[in-house]
Amino acid sequence: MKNLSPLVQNFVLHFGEMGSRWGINRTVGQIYALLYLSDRPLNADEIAEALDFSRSNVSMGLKELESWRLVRLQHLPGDRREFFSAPEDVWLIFKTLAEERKKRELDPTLSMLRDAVITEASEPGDKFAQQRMKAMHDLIELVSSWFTDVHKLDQETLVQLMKLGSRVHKLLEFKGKLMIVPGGRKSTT
Amino acid sequence: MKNLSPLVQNFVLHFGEMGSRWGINRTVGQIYALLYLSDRPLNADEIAEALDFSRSNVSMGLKELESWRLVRLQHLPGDRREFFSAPEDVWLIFKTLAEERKKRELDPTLSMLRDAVITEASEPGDKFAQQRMKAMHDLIELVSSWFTDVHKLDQETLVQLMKLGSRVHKLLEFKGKLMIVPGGRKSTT
DNA sequence: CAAACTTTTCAGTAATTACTGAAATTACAG
DNA sequence: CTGTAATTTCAGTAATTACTGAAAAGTTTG
Repeated sequence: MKNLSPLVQNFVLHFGEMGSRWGINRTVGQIYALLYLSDRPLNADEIAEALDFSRSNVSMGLKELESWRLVRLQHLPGDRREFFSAPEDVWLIFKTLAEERKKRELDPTLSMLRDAVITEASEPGDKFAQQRMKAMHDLIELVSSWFTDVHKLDQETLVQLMKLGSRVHKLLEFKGKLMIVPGGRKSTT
Repeated sequence: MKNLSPLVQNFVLHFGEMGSRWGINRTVGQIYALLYLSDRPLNADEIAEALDFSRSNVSMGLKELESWRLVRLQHLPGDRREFFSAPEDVWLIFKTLAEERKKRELDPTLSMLRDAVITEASEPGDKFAQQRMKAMHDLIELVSSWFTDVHKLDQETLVQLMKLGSRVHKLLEFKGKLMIVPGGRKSTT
């Protein structure tokens, strides 16, 4: 790691470790961290130089980050190399990350469970297993569609909701009272 | 894999793949999947037999699952072996998982960022990096405390909130109007 | 407290994943 | 088109992680 201040270096190393804690590997985590802290777009050679990785490793890492939509590719005037940067808006980053994780972790499981649940249980012992899968399916479906839903909210509202925290309970209680009208349950829309 | 119906086998294999997609390894994912679908607690030998793993591998896998608080150890009367089961309540499982991931993924990063931000920037280029870290810190802190907060809500309320989805916006808007009182911003509690 | 049973540890090995350098491909400028 | 600069691919290798069997440690029971 060349020319990186201890502050930056520490952050980069941390993200490397963190990366390998979930699916993504150390290299990719470090590249992202470097881009995130950089005040200007970097090209692949600069990244390879700064982190002391081979050029090809950087290439693969950037491809991975692009597949996560976590880096933006851009061109600088009068330079034919590709420059990369991390979006500045942390909320956008957070949303992208959540979306991608949903796509990779939740969606395939949901689809597998849907299939498993509609299949008629052939063996006698499968009855119980299917009940369990149904329970998991319903939970993931709820969480999943909530994710998609909340994603539509603008940042302002999202922050407001989060700051409200568990006091949202009061609000829901209040809403509950309002909604007790002839005809029972009623949509808020 | 012995004596597993195709239905169960498919689920187990899926969880194995899924497991290796984030930090946890294939073996651990499969053990958990098996326990989740089982209608009775299983001992280590049964798991090793069913999944065709070595006894020691099962032992390590179970330890890992225990560290995630995803399995419960229990003893059956008249049997001195240890039996394991996955909690039945899917909401509890979901909460545990969220909590553990927060502990492993968010908390260490938060603490690193806190330190990095309070450190006086020594090098000139660190000014920008620190701003970025501050932005990330604030976001993670907000999400993190929201997590902790929401965790306190009972399942009923949580489901209600999720079903509300993005319509929570309306509710917050409404609350906003209510709170416009002399003196400005006012707590809901 | 010894024998039988059960679980854990751990060194060695297998399997997987990450990384590199060289070659191939692609993109562009003259 | 041609030559040059830039990027990607990929086979080989390095590094890491997963898994096993054997031995050690821990538990229970008579």
